[in-house]
Amino acid sequence: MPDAELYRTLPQQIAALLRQEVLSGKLKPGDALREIEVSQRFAVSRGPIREALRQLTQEGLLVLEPNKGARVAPATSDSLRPLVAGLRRDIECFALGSLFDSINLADLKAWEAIVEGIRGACERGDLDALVEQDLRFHRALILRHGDRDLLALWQPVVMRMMMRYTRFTDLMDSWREHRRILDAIRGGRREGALRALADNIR
Amino acid sequence: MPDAELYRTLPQQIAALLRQEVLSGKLKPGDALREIEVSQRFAVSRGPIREALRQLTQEGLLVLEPNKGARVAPATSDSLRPLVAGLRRDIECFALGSLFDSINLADLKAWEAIVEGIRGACERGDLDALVEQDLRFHRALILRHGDRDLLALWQPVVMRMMMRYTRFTDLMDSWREHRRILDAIRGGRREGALRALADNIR
DNA sequence: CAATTGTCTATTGTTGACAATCCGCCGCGT
DNA sequence: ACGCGGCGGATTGTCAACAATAGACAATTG
Repeated sequence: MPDAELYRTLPQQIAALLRQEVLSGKLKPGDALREIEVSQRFAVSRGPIREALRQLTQEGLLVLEPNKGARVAPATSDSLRPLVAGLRRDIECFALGSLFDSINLADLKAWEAIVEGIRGACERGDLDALVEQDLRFHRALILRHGDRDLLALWQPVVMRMMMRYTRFTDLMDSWREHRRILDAIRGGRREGALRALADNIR
Repeated sequence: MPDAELYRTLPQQIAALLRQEVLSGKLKPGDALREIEVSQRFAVSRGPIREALRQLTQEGLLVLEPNKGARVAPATSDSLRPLVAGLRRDIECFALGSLFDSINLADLKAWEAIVEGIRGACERGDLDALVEQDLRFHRALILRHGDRDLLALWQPVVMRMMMRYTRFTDLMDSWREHRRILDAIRGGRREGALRALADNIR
């Protein structure tokens, strides 16, 4: 299990599960998440649940109103989307650019596995899995850079894009785009990789 | 008291006080914030404190290690600063650009008051107050835009810049820069205002 | 003597009970 | 019929007790 460090605590594990349900559309914008219900579902008390809900609120997946609880956030408005995409491009290209020269075979192998996962999800037409693998690919990039701050800045931005994952008419396009990024990296073509990455974020 | 909506709950109030202490340097990077100590200081139990500490962690002011508690975060690394400044410029210029045509006299009056506050802080050489007023000015801009997401994206970014507020050799420069922004807005000079705002963020 | 294991203490993590708040609903008066 | 004030259930906010964990330091073993 990779990224294990990110799911050490109970609230983090719960947040991860809920996050997936929001991103997959199992929970729709406006749906209420009542602390007691969620706590019973995961068989823990309300404390860790509150923490998880607040975490997801910071990420932009939920909206929290004092004394009224949490709801799934409405999708980011269309008017903000270009801004958000631009921010994400800036962050990810910065990350890739600054770690490019230190990429090693282990990195390539890990990314290769994820891209294969993306291909599998595309072929099966499994949108949920695709969202998850897509996220994994880009998160791996950010984590590889290693700066705590970079991850923290990236997270709210990318979540706001992932809530509407409806860009592809042909799912396989997603695989092709990531394939192209990885091939450029492997070939040592810095500018090509950055361009492919930027093209993937829109 | 403006922005009252932001300080409705106990954890938010506590977070606001701690935030100021971190930004003012009263709490230095590496300092530990123990839940019991903080809770005794504010005469509440650990629950709200935990929430406040996690909020500030999301903002980037604290670092939280599982089972080890919270510490004041080290300042954002120099290598990230240009990226962070760029992100902040993008967000704030987007906000100003899209609300520019709907600015009214009440807005101008409110900003005028803040800029006067900045001048006062500069003249007194009161760096803490300057940081607070500077933040207020830019937050007012974001809040005026009104989009929940925009505020959430902006917050972690700006906090990471404010932790090192050492750009001015002459404090009065800060006042002059904000004066210039406001004057351009008042004069209806859209491009001038955007340029002045961008120049202020670096 | 070095390495390992055990124990102790400080601190965070979790829980269930209790208090405060919000919101729909009902009865009241007009 | 219509507005309005307050009652009641549902839900979140807060608290204090208890459990789990990490780190330090002493005891034990080879």
